[in-house]
Amino acid sequence: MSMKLLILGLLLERDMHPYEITLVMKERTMDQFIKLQMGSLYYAVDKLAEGSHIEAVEVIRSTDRPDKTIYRITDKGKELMEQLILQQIKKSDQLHHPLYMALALSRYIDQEKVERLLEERIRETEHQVNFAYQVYEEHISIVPRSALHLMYGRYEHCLTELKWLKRLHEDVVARRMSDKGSPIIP
Amino acid sequence: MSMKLLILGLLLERDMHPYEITLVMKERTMDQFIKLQMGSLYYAVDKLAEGSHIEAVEVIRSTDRPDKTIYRITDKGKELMEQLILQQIKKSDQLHHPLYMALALSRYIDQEKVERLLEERIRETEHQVNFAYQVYEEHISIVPRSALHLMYGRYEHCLTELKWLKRLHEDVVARRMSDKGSPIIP
DNA sequence: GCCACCCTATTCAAATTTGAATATAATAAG
DNA sequence: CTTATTATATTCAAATTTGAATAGGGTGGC
Repeated sequence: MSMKLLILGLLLERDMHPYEITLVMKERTMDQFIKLQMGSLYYAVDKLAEGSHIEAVEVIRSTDRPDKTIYRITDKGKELMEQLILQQIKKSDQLHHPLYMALALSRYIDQEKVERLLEERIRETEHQVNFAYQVYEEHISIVPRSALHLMYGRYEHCLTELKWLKRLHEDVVARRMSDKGSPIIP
Repeated sequence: MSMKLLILGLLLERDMHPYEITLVMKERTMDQFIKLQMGSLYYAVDKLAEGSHIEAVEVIRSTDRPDKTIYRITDKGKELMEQLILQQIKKSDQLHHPLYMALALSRYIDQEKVERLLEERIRETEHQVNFAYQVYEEHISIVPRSALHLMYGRYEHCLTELKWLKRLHEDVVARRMSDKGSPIIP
């Protein structure tokens, strides 16, 4: 659903062909907020076209490349966009963090391995925190606040995650994951 | 994948039938960390059984109810579990927050509506923060630290989300979402 | 005493996502 | 000059998720 929303949002600015959408997404670091899978993108575009929420404006043919089909958002599409936005805000979809599950069970397996991987994750997350902050800073005077909130929010979420990972790592190193009784000290 | 991991983890403790797994999940508030969809659960159980990662121990037949098939984890299943845990820790899967997308586009639609919905979300998130903290506190002396980290982590993530939502709400109320140039003050 | 709703337990079709395959051009590196 | 990588553009089968259907039993309220 959020792929559809994204497509509608970008077509609002100007007409584009699917591949162009991916370029704009990367340019704006939107691929951090939504998983960019080409398959899903083309699928979503087809579905939107089927429902007349977008329509083909032009097909650029070329002998050596696949044809480019340029799409435009319709009025029906604009309505759908409003619906989707409101729907997404409404459903208080828990953050289903895939790591949570793995970590809960990690005490059953080789702690050395868990330790190494966690260290890797911590390093990666540190990079993400820095990158997210940089992206935020660079965009302060460029994008509207709505977009800026995403960037700052992403930074904060990453930071929260980093702190969490570090606490986990400490306990794995101390071989304490199976202990009971003591509270977490942040 | 995390559904498979969950099933293997619970079967490690004792043999169970699929429906029983859902009960244990709810009991332990695991349904907060992973989306509990009956369809996916039964699908994952079937796949695990196909790959001999789990096996049926017993089928309890009954005239008035569907049969219950009780499963047990195999040695192959234990190996898979280790693999899955390590794999999940490894892939630094960005948190793809569905709200991010919606919020980025919300400035195009009726701000009154966005305001109301955000207020609802804030209320809900406040409840979640409280609930998460309560769950954490109640489990301090009951569960191993690995599980406790999840609970405390969940609390912190919810709190981060709450602060973010409140800042968004402020800006929506002030009709500032389309403004540019000023930094986010946390 | 009956109506509405929740619990037990599973299945299924339809929607969606994943991951890889396809083909060619341009650019860079050695 | 040749080879490797990156960019252009889309498609597809297979895996997975979703959301609803099924179906009988128990329970609490009016």
